[in-house]
Amino acid sequence: MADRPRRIPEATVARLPVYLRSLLQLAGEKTGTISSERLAEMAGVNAAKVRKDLSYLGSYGTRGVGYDVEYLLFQMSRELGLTQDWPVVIVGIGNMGQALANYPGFTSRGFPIAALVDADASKVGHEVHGKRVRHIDELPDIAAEQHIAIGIIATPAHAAQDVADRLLAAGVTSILNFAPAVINVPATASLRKVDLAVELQILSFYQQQRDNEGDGAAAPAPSADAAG
Amino acid sequence: MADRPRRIPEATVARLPVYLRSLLQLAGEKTGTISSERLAEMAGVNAAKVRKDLSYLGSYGTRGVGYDVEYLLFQMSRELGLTQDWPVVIVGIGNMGQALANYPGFTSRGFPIAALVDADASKVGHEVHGKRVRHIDELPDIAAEQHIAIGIIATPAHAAQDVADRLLAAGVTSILNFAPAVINVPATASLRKVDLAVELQILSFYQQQRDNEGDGAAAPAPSADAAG
DNA sequence: GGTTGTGAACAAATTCACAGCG
DNA sequence: CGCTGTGAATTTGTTCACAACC
Repeated sequence: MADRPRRIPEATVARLPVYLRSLLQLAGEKTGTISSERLAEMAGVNAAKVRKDLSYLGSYGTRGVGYDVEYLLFQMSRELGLTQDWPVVIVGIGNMGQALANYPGFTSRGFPIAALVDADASKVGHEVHGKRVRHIDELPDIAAEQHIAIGIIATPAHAAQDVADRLLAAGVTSILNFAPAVINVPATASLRKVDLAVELQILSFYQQQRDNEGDGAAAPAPSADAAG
Repeated sequence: MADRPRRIPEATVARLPVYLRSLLQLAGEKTGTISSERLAEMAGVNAAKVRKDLSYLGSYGTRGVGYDVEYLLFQMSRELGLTQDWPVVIVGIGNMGQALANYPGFTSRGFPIAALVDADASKVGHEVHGKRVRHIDELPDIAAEQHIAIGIIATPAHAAQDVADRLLAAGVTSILNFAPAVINVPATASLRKVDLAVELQILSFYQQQRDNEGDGAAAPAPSADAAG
């Protein structure tokens, strides 16, 4: 009954996964419906934002009642593209790459780790989390065979752009970058970044502000998104 | 010469570390000055944004010339609070916690890993990256002795809020959360989050949009911040 | 009564465009 | 002339507040 051709704002898209996680918690319980107020509390935002965000998906709530958990879960999963699996390749099997490979949350949430690759010949052939590490030159074949849509870059900074270019050339158009480097991708691809040093430095800024309190009014606290 | 009492917008604070990294790359070279245009290219933003952002720090550029790399580097480090070290504690020594403990970028960038703690008695006493894992109950002592200002949460989701509360109680007011859970902190503390599942789901959304092309106009690509 | 859905008001962030100055 | 610094314009995101509806 809702009009389909809505354009969902980027800020809203970034919050949908947080709502989804809240709904999944609820799905186990017997709670059939949930109000925007309660969902807001679980997601750490305010109720008006929840309602506005959800309204971009369609009019899935019932006035005076709330949102049906199961139905909203379904609609949101569909909108996020989570009714299918998205196999990922992890590029760069160092500390971070190995930790990511061992992270159970990927597969269980619909992002199976289809392949691990590295440019270092000494790493190729080793097994990590039951998967054999393959050479990055095999990327085009791997991507095609495994239908990989998402690439995770966990290499040193200096290799990041080259890896991104190789991923794109292999047809991988969604990239999650853990390397502390700026990467350029065409507008036809998506790029998200997770940069630990950047996050710590942001915290450092506000921490310093607080340490220097007493010089006047208090500074506001930061919010998060980054990678969320 | 510049007025001091400026309030730096949150979006700007989040970009300063990226500029800083670009400037550090330059510092090795002989380039004495840099234009907003070139810095913008390195940081992956546009020149107007660079100039606006830098203007919040003060008028450190020279018209017709550009910005002195060393001087800007110094001012930016100072503003970000990077003229001092900020010891961090990592809470939760599972896959992710261990990978973070082994990440060399922390210490080298002024965030020495002062302590590792876990609630699991079987992990306490083990060494990771040359550091002994201690029990989380020791947090108050550890925080005080090591002057810890930043806590990194790398626990399972269900433990995250409790860990955050313990960190705050121990006087740690900056938190970086890797657990896939919403955490509440008072306005007197800072919280940043890094959520892998959220990032992947955002990529999934745009990937699906692209897969469904042909139904009309193309969708815009997402940007990143999340954690950078 | 209770809660959604949404225009309108507001705030934050981005971009434009050009004056100001080296 | 070239590049910064910044008001003004624009766009994006958030919050308010209330009509619409169950």
